[in-house]
Amino acid sequence: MATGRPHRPATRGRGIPEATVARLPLYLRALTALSERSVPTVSSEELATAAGVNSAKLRKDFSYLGSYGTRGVGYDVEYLVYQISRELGLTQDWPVVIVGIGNLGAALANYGGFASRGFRVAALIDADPAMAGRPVAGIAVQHADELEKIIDDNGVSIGVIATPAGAAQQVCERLVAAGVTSILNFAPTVLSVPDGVDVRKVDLSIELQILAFHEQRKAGEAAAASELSDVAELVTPVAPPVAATKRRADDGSEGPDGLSAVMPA
Amino acid sequence: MATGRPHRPATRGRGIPEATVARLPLYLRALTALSERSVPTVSSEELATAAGVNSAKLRKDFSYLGSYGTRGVGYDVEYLVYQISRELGLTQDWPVVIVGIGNLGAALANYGGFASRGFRVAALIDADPAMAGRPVAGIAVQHADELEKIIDDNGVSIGVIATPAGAAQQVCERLVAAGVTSILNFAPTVLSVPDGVDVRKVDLSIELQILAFHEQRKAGEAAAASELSDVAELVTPVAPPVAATKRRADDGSEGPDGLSAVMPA
DNA sequence: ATGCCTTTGTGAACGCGTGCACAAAGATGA
DNA sequence: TCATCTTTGTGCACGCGTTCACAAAGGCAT
Repeated sequence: MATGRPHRPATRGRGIPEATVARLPLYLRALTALSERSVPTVSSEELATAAGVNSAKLRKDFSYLGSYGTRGVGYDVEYLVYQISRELGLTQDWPVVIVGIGNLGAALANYGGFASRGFRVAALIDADPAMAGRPVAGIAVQHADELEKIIDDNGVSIGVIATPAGAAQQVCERLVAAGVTSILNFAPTVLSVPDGVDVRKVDLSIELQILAFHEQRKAGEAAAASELSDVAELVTPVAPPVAATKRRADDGSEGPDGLSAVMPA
Repeated sequence: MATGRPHRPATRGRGIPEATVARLPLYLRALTALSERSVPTVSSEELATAAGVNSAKLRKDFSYLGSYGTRGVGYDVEYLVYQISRELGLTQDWPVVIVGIGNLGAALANYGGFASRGFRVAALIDADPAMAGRPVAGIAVQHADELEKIIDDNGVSIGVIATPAGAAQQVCERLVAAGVTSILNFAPTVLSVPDGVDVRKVDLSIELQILAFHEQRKAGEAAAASELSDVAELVTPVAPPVAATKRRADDGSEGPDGLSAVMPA
């Protein structure tokens, strides 16, 4: 989700809904696996199972791309792989720069999934002069001073930010000023960018916190159910499980106004 | 988004919508920053800006938690930090195991964001015997044989999968069998889990592909606009930019049925 | 050629999420 | 104490996304 844009309708350009676009890579991956096993055709039901979605949703998604199926038979795997690839823009080469070659940046540089679908790591950039020249994943790290030149020389339009949070906004601005119009942000910060620039963020901490919420809820529900022996509670939980919110683990880390338990990130 | 569940209504438990839960960590981060600067109160407008969301949305989100604001003044920062922390379950300790200590797993182990909000890395687990005993981020890697024992001993309910795609489902099943009920999956695979287990996935490749789609669209629109000199096209794009879909880069890699351009991952 | 059977493609309904706009609430100063 | 001003909390409407259910379409066997 891009930040700092005044909210355009989700379905833009032709008319492919954003939610559908987000699922196309999923279908593509499943189709690629089928293609490797030389499976010629696949039904919406089979493919949907492989991709982990509803078959009706899959068919509707594909209907936005056009009518690529054959009724009574299914979809031609190879043809669909090509159509989705083309729709996603994967039939062309996308040079990408990774900024911030710490643990995460190095992991990203080594990640095979980058190179496999038209994405090419054009450069690794770090602000630490000691990193300059050091090879990571077979590519020599370049100093941040070179950022603008690298982007210009390679025609880079996609940048990956893997710096500490404090440096992210500044790096972002330099990337944008140099011509980058899509940013994948791993730093735990809200980036503000001008209109026309897309930002997607990957935030490990947020994902964990969402899991913790559900985990707490599950623990609370289970405790409430076992304590009250009220089975109906499980089906339609009405009252909040007050006394059961802090079950599990030993806890004890929650003060009266409990602020000590929360540490600034 | 969990996979393999028959789709429960998005707002569960008490009544906090899933979309709101996903934003709470964002608010919490912004509030923590304010707290460090000793800011006593904050208005919905200010906080919304800091978190990168609409102020009305923020107020509605908070209204699900209760009425924690003061009209005419705003929200008490410290109090709100505590309330959100409690709601997310961050006032308790969450032991976490990371399975698969490759580049990514090591990066996650070193990531400060894990430890900072009640998440404690209880163990690092890898299937490679050569890794066993090696310290990563100050913690000795343990062999996968110990997985069940580790989870049981530490009361782990959250697992992070950072293995190659091929091993992910098997690891997932062992985690679930051992008692893990929340999984953060970094492997590019669809995990199937029994009901009651939450799965969230982080997929670098998918994020990049979504960016590529928008990037291609932008390039196509820009090319169409400059070719046709039709400015209105930019404001409300009506007709698909047919001749401009494959602009940018040199292309030429697209055959008649263009299958060669797509490489299996 | 014809009827059957499978699977696609989509119209329609429903529910969630978002944003507007305003009334209620409380602080603050005279 | 009372008026004013700021900011919250929310009713309402709208649009996107999901799902159901079915008609249209095409292969295949007889």
